[in-house]
Order: sequence, then structure tokens, then C-alpha cells
Amino acid sequence: MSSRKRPPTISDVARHASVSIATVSRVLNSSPLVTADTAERVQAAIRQLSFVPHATARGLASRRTRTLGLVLPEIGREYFSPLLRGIESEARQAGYHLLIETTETPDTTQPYLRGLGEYNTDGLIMFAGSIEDQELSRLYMNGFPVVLLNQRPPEGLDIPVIAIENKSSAQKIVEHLIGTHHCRRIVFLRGQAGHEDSMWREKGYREALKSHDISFDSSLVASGGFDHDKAREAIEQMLMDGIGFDAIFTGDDDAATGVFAALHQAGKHVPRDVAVVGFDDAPFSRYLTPSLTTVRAPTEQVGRTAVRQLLKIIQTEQAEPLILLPTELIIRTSCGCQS
Amino acid sequence: MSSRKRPPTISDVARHASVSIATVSRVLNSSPLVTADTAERVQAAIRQLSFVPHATARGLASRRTRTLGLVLPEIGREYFSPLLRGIESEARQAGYHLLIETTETPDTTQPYLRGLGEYNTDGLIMFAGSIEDQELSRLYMNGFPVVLLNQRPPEGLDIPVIAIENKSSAQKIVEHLIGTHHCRRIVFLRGQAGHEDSMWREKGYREALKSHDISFDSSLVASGGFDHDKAREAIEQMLMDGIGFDAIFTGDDDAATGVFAALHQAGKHVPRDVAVVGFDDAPFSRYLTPSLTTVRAPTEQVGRTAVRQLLKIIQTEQAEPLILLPTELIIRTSCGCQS
DNA sequence: TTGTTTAATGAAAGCGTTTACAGGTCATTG
DNA sequence: CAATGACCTGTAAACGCTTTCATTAAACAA
Repeated sequence: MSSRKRPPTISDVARHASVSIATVSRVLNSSPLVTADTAERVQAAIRQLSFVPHATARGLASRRTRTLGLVLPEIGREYFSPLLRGIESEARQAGYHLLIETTETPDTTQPYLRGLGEYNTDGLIMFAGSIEDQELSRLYMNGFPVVLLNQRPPEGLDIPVIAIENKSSAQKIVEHLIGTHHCRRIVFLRGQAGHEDSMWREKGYREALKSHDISFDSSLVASGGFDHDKAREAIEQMLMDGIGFDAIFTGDDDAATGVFAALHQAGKHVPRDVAVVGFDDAPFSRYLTPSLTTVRAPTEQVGRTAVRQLLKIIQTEQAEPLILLPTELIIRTSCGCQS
Repeated sequence: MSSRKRPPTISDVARHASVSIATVSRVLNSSPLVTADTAERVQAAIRQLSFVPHATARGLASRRTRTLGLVLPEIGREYFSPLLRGIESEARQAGYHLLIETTETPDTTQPYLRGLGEYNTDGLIMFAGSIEDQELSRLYMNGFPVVLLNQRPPEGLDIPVIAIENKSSAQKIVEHLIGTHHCRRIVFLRGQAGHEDSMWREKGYREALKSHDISFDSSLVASGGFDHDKAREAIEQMLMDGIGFDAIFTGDDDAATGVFAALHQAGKHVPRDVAVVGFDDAPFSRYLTPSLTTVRAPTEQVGRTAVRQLLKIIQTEQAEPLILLPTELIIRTSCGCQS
């Protein structure tokens, strides 16, 4: 490992170009008040010394970090891939860096967010379930730019929210089961308790039943945890309990894989015996057998929109209070349609 | 949006606790030279003012950012989910933040990495294919801590590398096809040109053939791009060309989905007509029909190891030059085994 | 007691930028 | 020709911390 020499600073550049550091700074920030001539000389010096401005020093002096923070409850789930892509690419285009943090296994000896927030970033994107209301409230009170993803803010804090049209989409896909495939006893698998997406999807599910005069049967609703194993167990339990059903709205696509497994195990054919539909359109959903009918959530778009709203708050201090992004029904074969 | 008042600084805390800012700083950095008594008073003041130290200022003064940078060629692929999980969680445990950057659609008007590097982070994890050799070389010459993922460094730079045992694993899975399922004409689908993982997997493939006295047939090798569509096209082309084969090593699991589609389209049954095996053990692989025999790459472990090595360089200036993490053969049903 | 050592604290000098503010030049105007 | 601006450029004061060095207080030995 070669020895570490001090990198050049702005004053080295200034000396090299025979100008003051203020002028160099102006060039760095493409201020219009510099002669083309001088600017060129400074640029040359910058190139020669391969000078890179010290981000930390800039941050301290300008009170802006050109960095956005993303706070997630966890990072491993595939769901986050397109979200991250959207966020990263939009942030990059706007010239912002991206700082990522998860709040899993919160270390209680550390303060919230371990200092992520006002001093590290210019604004924060908070995914549902990442943070305590109390901390969110503190940030809000300080006027720190925040947007929420897939979660409404606590009472009284009007923090902008980006989410997808869970309710109407769920309603649409359940109505597809009822209208097109004449299903009447439709199972719904909830996500984890407190999962806001799940709550809205359930509302859509109930709405669909109601509008077709099917009465809600609570024995058809179980917790699938939006997860393979939990969903599988839930369906196995229902089968053991002898609860009859002709369709399953699995809540999300991960859960659908578990549902497939349970039904297969029980010798039930999808979609002949039971129609199955999911939600999210995960990348693998089209490769399942049968291919999964689902709702395409514009996850990448959610990410992009979140960044745009956040930048808007940073720049103008205001943004849309609530943006619901439209989804698309993806009809494949697991509902009984041919494709 | 409530008005933005200036947050408390270290001198507010100092005044509040009737000590100097130096003492507060010592408490913040848990220096041992402070009386328990004084420390307690300072802590109290910190709590009362809900003071959070200004990360940027700390960075400038201490010349350490407590942040690691991760540079990826792109971020959308599912493959990165477990990698990110490993990196994030290990970094978090060590008290480091994580700054993520991709280099896709490189904006040539911007300098490399847009300033990510020496001034933003204490060290960098570079995923294969993220950066030009020239820039890597510059970082190396400056003695900046870097580790590489899945890619050997350019000639002459001894930068530590973390990768997986591509070659021996590929060899093992191909030998499974030959030894257990008596396959003789085995297709191999390459990744994109220059993909180092792919190169090593091909070496393993060739090694396996050689050790069973099967001669290498270049018509059985095509580019599948480690991607559904490309892989599908490649197999369709081979079928059209009338090239016979009894097995396919798809190079990676994404490609396997394309291979399945092409074979299905052609009326070939997997594994009866053609055995198929992948590489990576992507999350969806067990849910494919048939379930995919593959090699489990310890991707999360790669991420954790990378962080550990990087921290080691940061702290002691030296680390293992090359770490190859072991893989695991995951036998499912697409190779012809019952499971 | 006095001198010597050790531990706890404070004063102040950076860290590398940005950004008022204050010149300085030079063309333009009355 | 002096006065007025319009433009550039430079000076120096922040920005909020860390850290060195000096200082003071306490503890101990002689």
C-alpha cells in the first residue's frame, strides 16, 4: 500500500492558477461572475493537480451535503431492488449522493438513526415501518425535509407520502376473480400486522365483495405475512380446517409462491381447482407455473417520485401531500385466463 | 412546514454543562480522560438540548467520515439484494454509514465517481465492472482503501479481492450432470463479455469435460448474457441450428428462466429431454417448475467479508489479497434428481 | 513542606470549503 | 474629465467540530 500523501486543496489550485481561493471556489460552483479566461486557467490547474473538492468541507461551509438519506426497515427483500433503482438513478441525475440505512435490530444504545438526518443528508426518504413516530415528529418539527413511502404520517404531521393505489387495484383484481372467473369464496392473506399496504388491499378486497353482494367471511382471511412460509402455513391450516374456497388473493407475490406450494401439496390444481392472484408483479412472477396473475406496482416509479418530491421540498419547501401511483392489472394464467 | 431554527451546537452543550467544548468533544468520542461526574453532566446537557453532533463538521476535523462507499455497475438486479444486506448490516454493526453509487450511464461531463472516494468515504467497495482501471489506479496510488468484488485488480495493483469459488463450483455442477445423469453434450451459456465470474465458470465447465474425456465443442457454447431474454434467444437459435444437446449449464439462474421458456416452447421437457442447471441460487430458483438445481453463492457473506476486509485496511492498512468463498451445490429437480 | 508525577480540563489552532463584503478596473455617461 | 456603475477578484470570517498543547488540580514521594 503506497504511502498516503495529502491530496491537493483549493489553495494549491489557487496558487497554481495565480488566483484567490474564492475564485477557485466560484469556478467549482460554476458561478457566472468569473471571466472565461480565468475560469479556463483554474480548470487547467484543477486538471493538472487532479484536484477533487473535499465534500466534507463543502458540506460544512455550505450547509448542504448533496446527499439524500434512505431509511428502510430491512434491505434484503427483492421488493427493494426496483425501488432502489428508481431512487438511486433519480438522485444521481439530480447530482445527489445516496446514503442508505436500515433500522433492523435497532441498537438501543445508539440514538435514533445513528445521526442520519439533519447533519448527514439534505433530506430523508422513509420507507414504511422504518422509524418511530417520535423521531419522525422531531424531524418534522425541525423542518427537516422528509417524504414517506407506503405509509401515512402520524396524526398532525403533514409529511408528503408516496404510495400506490392499493385499494382500487386490489378491488380490481378481486373483481376479476368474481366477474370473469365466477369465484365466490375468495381467501385473502394479510401482511404483517400494521402493514399499511395490506390494510388498503384488504379494503379493496372487501369493497369488491360488497359490490358483488358477497358477504365478508372472516374465516377466509388469514395472515400470510407477505412471505412464502407464512402463506404456505396459512393455506395448509385452512385446508386442514376444511374451509372451502375457490380462489386466493395472496396479498403479495412472495406469498403466492407459498400458496402454490400448499395447494400443490394438497393435490389441488391451480387454476382449475383454485384460482390464485398476487400483488406486486415481482420479477419471478411470470416464471412461476402457472404464471401469476397479479397487479403491477410501479415500484421504480415510486422511488423516482419520492426523490422528486423530496428535492422539491428541499428547494421550495412544499410538495404534494399525497401521491398515489396507478397500477396495472397483469393477467396471466393462475387466475384461469389463457395467455 | 415549521420554520427551521438552528440546531444546537457543541458550544451550546458546553455552556449548558459549564464545561469547555473540548470536554464535550471528549464525551462525544468517549475519551477516557473525563471524570464520570463531568461526563454525566455533559450527557444530561446533550439529552436536554437533544443535541446531535454535526457529521460534516466531525468529518472535516477528524478526517474520517465513518462512511463506506459502495460502487455498483447498476443496482436493479436481484442479485444485489443479499449483497446489499450483507454489506449494510456489517457496516452498520461497525458504526459506519453506507453511501451507494452506480456507474450506469456514466455522465462524461462529471469526473469519475462524482467525488465519491477520498472525501466522502473512508473506503470503497467496488463491484466488478463499476470503474475504469485508470480511476482505480489513482485511488490505489493515493493509498485509499478499496476492496474489489468478483473482479481481479488490474496488473500491478495489489488490491484485495473478494469473490466466490466460481471455477470449482462450476466444475462440480457440470460433473454432477456428467457423472450422475450421464450427460455428454452440455451447453454452456456465457455472461456478458468481460464478465469475470463467467470466465471462471467456463473454466470449471471445461475442466469438468476434460476430466471425463469429453472434448470441448464450441458450438455448445453461446452467450446468454446472464439474462432471461438473451438466454432464451441463444437456446432458440441452437435449436433452430439443429445442434443437439442433453443438458444446459445456464451460467446463472436468471438465464435459466429463459432457457426453461425456450425449451418449453420447443416442446422439450426438463429434465427428461434436457437437464438444466444454474448458478447463484436466486430466491426464485426453488419455486421454478421444475425447481432448479444450482450452486448457492454465499452472496450475503461476500458482502460481509468485503466490509470486514475494508475495515481491516482502514485500520491496519493490510488485508488478505484474495478471498474465495465456498459455495454449495443445491440439488433440486431440474437436473433429473428427485427431491 | 516541597518537588514530581499524573489526571482532568481549557484555549486555541486548524480541517477545506463558501460567501459576505470590500476593493479595483474599465467602459460609459453627463 | 470626473463621476458612476458594472464586473471581476480578493480578503477574511464563518461553518462545528477534533486535537495539540498548555494549564491547573490532585496525588504521591521524599
